[in-house]
Amino acid sequence: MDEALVERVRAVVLDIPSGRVLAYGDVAELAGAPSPRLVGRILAEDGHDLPWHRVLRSDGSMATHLVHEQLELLRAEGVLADGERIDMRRYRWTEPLPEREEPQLGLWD
DNA sequence: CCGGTGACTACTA
DNA sequence: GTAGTAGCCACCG
Repeated sequence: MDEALVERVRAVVLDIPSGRVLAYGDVAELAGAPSPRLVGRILAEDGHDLPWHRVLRSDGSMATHLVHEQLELLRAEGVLADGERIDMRRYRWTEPLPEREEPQLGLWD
């Protein structure tokens, strides 16, 4: 594996704030990975000490062998699931957002 | 070299 | 909404 890439992916995942999530494709883009599949592979091998649960599929679903644990970890951060799916429009972390604040959190349920 | 297999996605129907 | 398909990339047999 490309160790430099592994470190970039790990850095991106570490940057995801608690209570927000990213898709594998997002992480791939931010870390310069050639394919989202690589991100999944990297997390499987070197993601044990990362907040890996904040990374999921672009449609808000997740890998079958992880779904239960992942949902529980996310729930502990306030990321609530609709069944076994996360509402990506609501929880997806799009950018560092240095200035812009989230406009009134609870207004649109 | 080839085909199968994943912690994946985007497009089409 | 769901299902099928093609593209994706590293690994393994």
